[in-house]
Amino acid sequence: MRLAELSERSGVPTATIKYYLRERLLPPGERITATKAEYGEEHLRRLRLVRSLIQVGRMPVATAREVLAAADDESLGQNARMGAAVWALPHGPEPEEDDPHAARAREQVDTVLRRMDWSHGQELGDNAPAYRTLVAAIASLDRLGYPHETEHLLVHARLAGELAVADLDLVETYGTPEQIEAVVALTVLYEPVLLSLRRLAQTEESSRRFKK
Amino acid sequence: MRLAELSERSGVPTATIKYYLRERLLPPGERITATKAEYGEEHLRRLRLVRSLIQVGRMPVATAREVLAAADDESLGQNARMGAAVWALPHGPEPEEDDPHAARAREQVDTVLRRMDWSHGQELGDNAPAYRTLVAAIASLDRLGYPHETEHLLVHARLAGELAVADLDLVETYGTPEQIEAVVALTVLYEPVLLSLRRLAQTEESSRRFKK
DNA sequence: ACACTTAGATAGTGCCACTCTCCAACGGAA
DNA sequence: TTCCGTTGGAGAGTGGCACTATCTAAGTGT
Repeated sequence: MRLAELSERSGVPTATIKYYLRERLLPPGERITATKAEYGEEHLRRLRLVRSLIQVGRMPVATAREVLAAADDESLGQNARMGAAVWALPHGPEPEEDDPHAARAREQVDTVLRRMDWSHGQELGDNAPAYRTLVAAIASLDRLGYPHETEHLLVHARLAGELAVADLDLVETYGTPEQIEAVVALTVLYEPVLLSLRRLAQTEESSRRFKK
Repeated sequence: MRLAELSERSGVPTATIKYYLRERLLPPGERITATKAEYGEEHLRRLRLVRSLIQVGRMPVATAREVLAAADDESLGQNARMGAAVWALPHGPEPEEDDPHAARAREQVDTVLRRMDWSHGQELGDNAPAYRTLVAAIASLDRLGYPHETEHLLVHARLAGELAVADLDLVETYGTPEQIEAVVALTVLYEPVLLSLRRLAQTEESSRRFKK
């Protein structure tokens, strides 16, 4: 299939596809002649994934490139690829150094990881992007004066753990070659799902408590 | 306190505070003379909230203005204000009309809402931003060919419900005047917390399943 | 008296995700 | 063969957004 058809089947403008090719979010098509290139079904798949990551997952283009590069890196094993891909996923602002709020937050996060027995997070320590983002977010709550007892965080952590189990169960239904892509897609695309459900649930719960 | 002190105590550059004032994210200070304005503790509070919403919650400035305007609107009751504020919260892309994937997603979401007995979401129907974002995200998963059984969605919905209960419990520990602001702050700032915990949990679970 | 600050308005900056324009190279129709 | 529309590729341009720098008139401290 040629660029025009790829565009039509995906709904992405040709100019944008060219941009993604230039940014190496898509592998180049097979060059037939100087002015003709052939794209396959896997290009269409990849293009749809890219679009989803960027538009639904609100991921920056540069980040999507890194994530996909990690997922594609054939020099790495299955696990290393997954880890690298999730590691490259977009994350929030970094916690500030020498900030008492950040210090308190860090302590609290460490307590939660210990209580949850998430040794992996402990080992990786404050290098993991998710850990740093978590600390920054909690530091921010602390700065605003909102309490966030460790107990309350543990509720969230426990629920996050259940989510992870459900997600990994789903991933395991795929064959190994697609698992890496599936982890990336499901991790990112279930984020808006989860957040939307939470907002709907909050609206529901709130109207139950206050309206009636 | 003057603008310079507000800047120093919050860590936000004066130029940026001026920008927020212009954009009506902060109420103007009390004008003393033509070149002097006095800001109070509540300006500092509000400024910190604005910064958190924008930087930690990644909320666009225009959206933050709408959310805060709704939370401040004294012509509305407690509940209407909360609803309006949450309604204005940033949301993802809209589902496309006349798209079979979106249609399937819509059906599935309705089933979930019915099974969860979330009548409120049912009544509001497809007008609620969270509902529309949810449909768009699931449509996207469908387009990519990832299965998302209603059962799997229900797992997420149930967990979202538990989260909402925990969150509202926390909100109720505040006095009514601060509750609206608390709902906004906690809804938005717990999103990165939840997503970070989920990623950490996934890493943990994944290393448990695959590494060992 | 006069250098220094301040509040406020206006214009400019940098980044990012596209999008437009151009060009040389085909490729089917006359 | 000659024409003319189409294609892939590359570089420059666009629009939106969140600031940020400059400027001006009006105080303030010594």
